[in-house]
Amino acid sequence: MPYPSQIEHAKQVKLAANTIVFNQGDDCQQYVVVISGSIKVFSRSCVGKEVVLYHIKPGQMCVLTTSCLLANKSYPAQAVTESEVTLKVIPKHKFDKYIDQNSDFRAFVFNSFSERLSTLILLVEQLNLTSVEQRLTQYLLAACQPNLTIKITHQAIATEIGSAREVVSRHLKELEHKNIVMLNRSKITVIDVANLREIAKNPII
Amino acid sequence: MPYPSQIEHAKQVKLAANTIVFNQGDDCQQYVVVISGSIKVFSRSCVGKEVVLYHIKPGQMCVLTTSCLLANKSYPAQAVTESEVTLKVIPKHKFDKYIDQNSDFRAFVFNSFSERLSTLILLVEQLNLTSVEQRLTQYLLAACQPNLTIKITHQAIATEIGSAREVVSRHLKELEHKNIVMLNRSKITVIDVANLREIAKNPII
DNA sequence: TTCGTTATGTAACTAAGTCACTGAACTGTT
DNA sequence: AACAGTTCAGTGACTTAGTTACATAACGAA
Repeated sequence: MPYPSQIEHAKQVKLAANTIVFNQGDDCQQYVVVISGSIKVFSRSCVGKEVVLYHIKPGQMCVLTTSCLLANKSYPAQAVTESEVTLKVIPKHKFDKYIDQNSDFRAFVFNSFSERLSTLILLVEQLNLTSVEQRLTQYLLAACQPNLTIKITHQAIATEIGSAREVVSRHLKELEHKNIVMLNRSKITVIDVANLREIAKNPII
Repeated sequence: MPYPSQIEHAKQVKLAANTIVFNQGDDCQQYVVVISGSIKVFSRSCVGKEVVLYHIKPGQMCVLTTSCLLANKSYPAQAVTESEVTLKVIPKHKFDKYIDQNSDFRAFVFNSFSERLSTLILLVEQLNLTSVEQRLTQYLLAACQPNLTIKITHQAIATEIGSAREVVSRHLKELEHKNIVMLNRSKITVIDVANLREIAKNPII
C-alpha cells in the first residue's frame, strides 16, 4: 500500500538492529511508520517469559504508538528492532492535524487498526485453540526461505508461537527423527515440505 | 463517557438475551454501540472449543464491526447477547459521513479502538504468562457480586479464562477444600476474600 | 413423579510447561 | 591455536494443564 503523502514527507530516522523502540510503561510522543526493516512487539512477564504480539513490517504503522497517542496512555508492551530499521516519524501535533484534515491519512490509520485487531484476534485463537505441534509446523512453513532454511533459535521460535524452548526443541527433534527437518545450531532445514504441510493442516482431532 | 450526539440520535434496536449478533465470516453493514446490556465476543475452533475475546458493555462500540466496516472485511469472530441488549445502530453511509465531518465522533471511535487493542494485548499476556489458578482467582474476584456470590457455570468460566471445564472444576474443588469458596450448581460463593486475593496476586514463581 | 437436560465429579491419560542440569558450538582475545 | 565466556540445544524428572470418557447430581417442565 502506498503511504499518504504526509508520511512520505515526514522526518526519517534510522535505527540499528536490536534497538529498543519502546518499553512497557513508556510515554509516547510521535506517530511511527516503518519504511524498511522489521520491529518486534512483545510482552514480558515478571519472570522474563516473552510472547511476540506482532511484527511491524514495511508500510505498516505502529498501532500501539498511535493508540497511545490518541488515548494519551503509556505503552502496554515492548518493542525492539529485528534488523536495521528506517522509520518515518510524525510529532503528535502534526499527527492530530492530519487526522483532522486529511481523509486519506485517516483511512490509512483506520486500516492499520483494523488489520492489527484481526491479527491479534487470530493470535488469541491460535494460542488457545491449536496445539504446539500445529503452531510450530505452521511457523516453519511461513518462515521458510526459498532455499528451505530458517535461521532462528529454538528460544526465538518459542516466543513467536507462545511456547517454551524445551517444548519446541522436543517437537523439532521429533520432526528430525521423521526426516521432515534437519537441525543445526540456529538453523533449521526443511526436507519434507509436503509432510510438514500435512501436519500443519491436520485438525486438532 | 457520554456518546457523541450522532449516536444519541441514531436508530435504537432491542435484542433478546442469547441472540446471535454476528457469526464468523458475516458481512457487516452497520456501526453499533451498546446502550444497555452486554455482548460477548468470542471465537470457536472447528471442534467447538470457545475463547471469550471481550465483552461489549454500555457506552462501548463494537470495534470489530467498525473494523470490518472500515476495511470492508468479514467478521473474524462471533458475538451473542448475554442479556437483553439495547443498541444504537448507524448505517455505513452515515458512519462514513460522521467520521469525515465530526472530530468528536472520530475521537470516540479512535478511543474505542485503543482501549480494545489494550485489552486484547492484556488477554494474550494473561493467556500465556499466568497460570490457570491465577486467572481463575482473578476472575472470581472480578465477577464477585457485593453479596460475594457469582452465578455462572464452570464451563462458562473456562471459556472466559481460556481453559477447560474440568480444569476449572478441579481448581474450584481445591479452593472449596481450603474453605475459600463454596460451590453450588451454577453458583459460587466466596468465603475467604483475603485468601483469594493472596492467591490471585501471587507471582508465578 | 418422571424424563430429559444441564451441570458437575472423577479417573486415567496425553500434552505442555518447568526445573535443573549437561554438553556442544560459536566468538573474541591473547 | 588455545582459552574463556557466551549462547544454544539436549535431556530426564517432574508439575500443570488439557482431553477422553464416563458417572452422578440437580434442575425444570410435562
